[in-house]
Amino acid sequence: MAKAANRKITAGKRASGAAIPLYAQVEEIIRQRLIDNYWNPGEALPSEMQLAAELGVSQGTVRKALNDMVAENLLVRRQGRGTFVSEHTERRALFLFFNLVGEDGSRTMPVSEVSSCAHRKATPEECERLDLAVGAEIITVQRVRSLHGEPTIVDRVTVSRSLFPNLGGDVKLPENLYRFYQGEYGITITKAQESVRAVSATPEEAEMLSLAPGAPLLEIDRISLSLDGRPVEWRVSRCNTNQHTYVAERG
Amino acid sequence: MAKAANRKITAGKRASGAAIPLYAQVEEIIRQRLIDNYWNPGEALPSEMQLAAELGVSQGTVRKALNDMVAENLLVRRQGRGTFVSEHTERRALFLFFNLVGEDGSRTMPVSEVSSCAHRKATPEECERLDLAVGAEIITVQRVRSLHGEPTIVDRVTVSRSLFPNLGGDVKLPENLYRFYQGEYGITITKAQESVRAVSATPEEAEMLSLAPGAPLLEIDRISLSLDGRPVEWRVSRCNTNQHTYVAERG
DNA sequence: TTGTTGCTGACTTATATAAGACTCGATACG
DNA sequence: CGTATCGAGTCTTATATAAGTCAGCAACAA
Repeated sequence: MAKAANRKITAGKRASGAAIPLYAQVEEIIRQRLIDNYWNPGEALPSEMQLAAELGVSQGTVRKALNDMVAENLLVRRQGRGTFVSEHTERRALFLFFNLVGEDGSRTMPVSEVSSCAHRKATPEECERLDLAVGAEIITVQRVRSLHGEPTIVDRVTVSRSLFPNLGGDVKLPENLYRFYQGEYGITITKAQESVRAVSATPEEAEMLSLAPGAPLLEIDRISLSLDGRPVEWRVSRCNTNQHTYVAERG
Repeated sequence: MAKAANRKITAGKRASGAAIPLYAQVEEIIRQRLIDNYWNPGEALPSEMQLAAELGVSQGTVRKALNDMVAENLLVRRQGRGTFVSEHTERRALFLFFNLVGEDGSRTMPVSEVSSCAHRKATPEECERLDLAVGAEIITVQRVRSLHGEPTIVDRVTVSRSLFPNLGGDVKLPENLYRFYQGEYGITITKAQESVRAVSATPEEAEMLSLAPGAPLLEIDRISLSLDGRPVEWRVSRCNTNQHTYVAERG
């Protein structure tokens, strides 16, 4: 049987001017399946050989596609066991998305206390940041997060109500929201864009964080993107950086 | 002639417990050549075929090694022309190592004015941060950097005098220090670790930046690492983030 | 418990084709 | 004669396939 007959991918090989490499098409198919939760987080994908047979390409091409996605933290390979869908473990969340570390570089999971949780119509700014239609309903959660028992961060989390129905309603919010999003709503956060500034604490913030009014705070403005690249969460954190620093790697 | 006879790499194949993949060894050899400035920045490496022949491995193995190093921004590939040693261009410096952007996300090269330049013995902290022997000589440069004509950043750059002899002596310091290091001293900065805090402006800083004393500033503490992973430059920048923000990508 | 067996990914080599970039000579045109 | 343009040839990297060996892991059998 001819290979092309099995092929799900309309490569047109290299002859035509298609110019989209096979491995990129394979990557796109797998990415779409991840978005559709075709496999569950933590579940093993079919073996490279099986995927290659199904898609009508060679095992080496599948390997390249999978490697690229492993580099993007979408998949995890375990020799002898298989290739798995990435999970938002505590550890992963801590290293990828929580960037306040102690002076010595140590990382601690914060302890949060929700101070308010409301749903209302989105403001124009919220619509713009979260790419929502005007008048869309949103949910905002405000928290105070403590590190080593010290209130250190004041948090405001904003999400679309249509994407996260009932969020904050009956269920208690866990510490790791991203894992919650993945487990409860099938929405996987893969990337975030952060924008950081130095600001002065408002009197309310100063009180919540036991600081003098006007004390310098680090403001982290974060838009979190889901697997398909859409903005899903807007989070503004204001942090006391006397005992902790925000870290970033460059290059 | 047997392949193994030509081989510069003592793989021991996979039979023994060596467990170091061939491509990793190739990578290490090329990395060492980069450190030794075996090739000049901007110069083309030998073709994959030539490298493969020289090292006694297949072209595919060389390709994997080179791809990995391209992913690390050490090399640049140009189809039809060759693989090149990365250069610290303005553009690259701006995107990789300068992270203050305007509210609209635009990036501008700052204009710097050196306010002081001195050499003296390193303090214990400087020794620790730059991994120097006690009593080593260092050079510090202080600058005020302006964006769009507004003084925005107060900078303190510290480097070892033994690595950068005569720096700041007769030659005028250019805007892009990293390119200068690469061009004049053969030292290539590839990575940086940044640690960010919110602080209050000192009276001197406030005056230099035309701010009220005690105004919140963003402090960026950066250790820059060279190709071989050694800390080479310590830079502390204090920034007015009223018109600009510090950006970071996560995930 | 221990050893075997069979699955998986990890690594290496080989081969082939496509496409970008450059050289250089033939050719056409003023 | 001088010049511009086209195209073949030959470098390069980019993509794709195939075949094989090795190593980690788990389940099963002895």
